[in-house]
Amino acid sequence: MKNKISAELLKGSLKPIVMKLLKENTRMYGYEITQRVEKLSQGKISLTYGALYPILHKLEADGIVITEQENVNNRTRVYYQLTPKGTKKSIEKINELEEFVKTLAILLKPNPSVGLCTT
Amino acid sequence: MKNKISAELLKGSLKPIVMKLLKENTRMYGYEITQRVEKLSQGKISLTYGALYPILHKLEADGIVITEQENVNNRTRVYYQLTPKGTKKSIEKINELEEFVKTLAILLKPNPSVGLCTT
DNA sequence: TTGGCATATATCAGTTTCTTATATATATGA
DNA sequence: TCATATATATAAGAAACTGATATATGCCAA
Repeated sequence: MKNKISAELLKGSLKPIVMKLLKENTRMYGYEITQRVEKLSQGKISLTYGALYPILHKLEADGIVITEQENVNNRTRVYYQLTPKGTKKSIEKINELEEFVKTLAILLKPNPSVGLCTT
Repeated sequence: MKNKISAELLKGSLKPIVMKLLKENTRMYGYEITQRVEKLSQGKISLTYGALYPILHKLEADGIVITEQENVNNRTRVYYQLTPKGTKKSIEKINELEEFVKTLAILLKPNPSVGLCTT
C-alpha cells in the first residue's frame, strides 16, 4: 500500500507542492520539506534532493522566497519563506493545481460524457 | 473560465489519459483523441499532435495497441485499439493516475495534518 | 572505535516528455 | 480562391526530473 507515484506523473507538480507547503508553514528548510511531503503523501511521493534544491534556488532567484541561514547543532540550516510576491504566485499555482486535479478527475470518470454540464 | 492547464503540470499525464480513452472506446484515431480530450476537459487540456503521435507510435512499438488503416473521404485514418496486454497495462496506468489525483488532493487540503488516518 | 543511520545542503550527467514549428494533403463553405 | 476543418507525421529545443556523487556533523550500537 505504499506504491510510489512514478516520476513522469510527478514532473511539474513538485514546484507547486513546495509552494503550497511554504504558504501553509511560513518558514521551512529543505530537509524538512522532503520529510513533510513523504509523510503527507503516505510515502507515495518522494521529493528527492536533486529535484528539491534546484526548485528552491529557482524560487529564490525569482524573488518568490527569501532565505535565512541558521546554525543548528553545528549544521547549517537554510530556512525558506515566501515573499509577498511569492505568496501571490503561490495562490495562483495552487489554484492551477486544483484545476488540474479536478480536470483529471473528470477524465478518470468511468464513462466520461462529452459536453456534460457540471455546473 | 477556459484557462489552459500549463504544460509542465500535464507532463506525464497525457499517456495515461490516452490509454484511458482507448480503454473506454475500443477504437479511436489520433485526430479524434485530441478532439475528445479538448471537449472532456472543457478546453483546459490541449493534446497537441507533436505530443500525441509520438505517444501513439510508442504504444504501438510496445505492443500496447494495434493499428488499422482506413480510407475515409480520400484521407487516411489510422485507428488504434488496445491489445489484451495493452488493456492490462491501461488498467495499471489508470490506477496509478487515480492514486496520483488522490494524493494531490490530500496535499492540497487547506491544512494537511501529518500522519492523518484516512481509512 | 568503528560503522551505520539520521540530519543537512549541494551539483551534475543523462533521460524523458513535452512545445513549437514545419510538412503534406483533401474536402467544404464563403 | 482562400480559410478552415480534417488527418497524419517529424524534429529541434526546452524543461524537469532521476540517480549518483560529494561533503560534513551527531548519535547510537556492536
